[in-house]
Amino acid sequence: MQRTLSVIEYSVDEEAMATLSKALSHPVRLKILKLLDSHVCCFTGELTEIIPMAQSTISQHLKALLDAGLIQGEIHPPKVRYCINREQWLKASALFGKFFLSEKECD
Amino acid sequence: MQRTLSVIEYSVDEEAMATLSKALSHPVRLKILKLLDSHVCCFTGELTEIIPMAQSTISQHLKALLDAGLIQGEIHPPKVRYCINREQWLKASALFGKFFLSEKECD
DNA sequence: TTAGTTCATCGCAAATATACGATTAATAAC
DNA sequence: GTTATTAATCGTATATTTGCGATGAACTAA
Repeated sequence: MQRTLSVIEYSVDEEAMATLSKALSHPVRLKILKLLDSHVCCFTGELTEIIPMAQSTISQHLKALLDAGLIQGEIHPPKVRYCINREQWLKASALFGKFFLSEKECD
Repeated sequence: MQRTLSVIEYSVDEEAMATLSKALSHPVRLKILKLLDSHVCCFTGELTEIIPMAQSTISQHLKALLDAGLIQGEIHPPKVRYCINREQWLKASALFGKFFLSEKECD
């Protein structure tokens, strides 16, 4: 969609946080993350039982979370076990935390 | 796009955080928020000078941030001064903070 | 009233996201 | 080998997002 001639410059943090936010911008992905975080389940099959969506759709959302680095998958054929990627989780937490540290009041 | 017969239930927090995340999912909106937060500028006109995008596009992004409640606008004809909505800012901060509080490790 | 300023909104085009069923790939069990 | 299981990917339809220029609305200044 980029149609401006001058390409807009964003900071590394802006790009990273936008990418993370996009991954977090769908309620089902938040639900999946919470399920993985609370350890209620880890295998894809359990997710498809809990969440009333087509298996392909769940898989697509898992891929989105994978691409954002928020989760990681371990293959235990023929199943795949997904877990929170704790390293990226902490990075994300730090990024959002830093972002919301207010600087001033608006007068 | 909702095509499942059984409508999926989400918690209030999941809905709220997804909405907030969507508002934060574009780098230019993050840049705008940071500018407003750091008080570098507050009037729309200043944003359109700093950010090389069409005025209508900036206005559209401001509306997205308004709709998410993250900013508020004061009319000073013919200008409009935008500020961070501190109340919603704190709520958002708390929501993300809570979300990223890890519960367990994945073994 | 007329012109100027500022910003929102409209209308459109293109890109991206979302959801599904069907298919494919990989592996285990036989 | 064949079959069953699990999950990823493909193809497609629809919805949403993003961007722009043009226009409109609201107000000021002359």
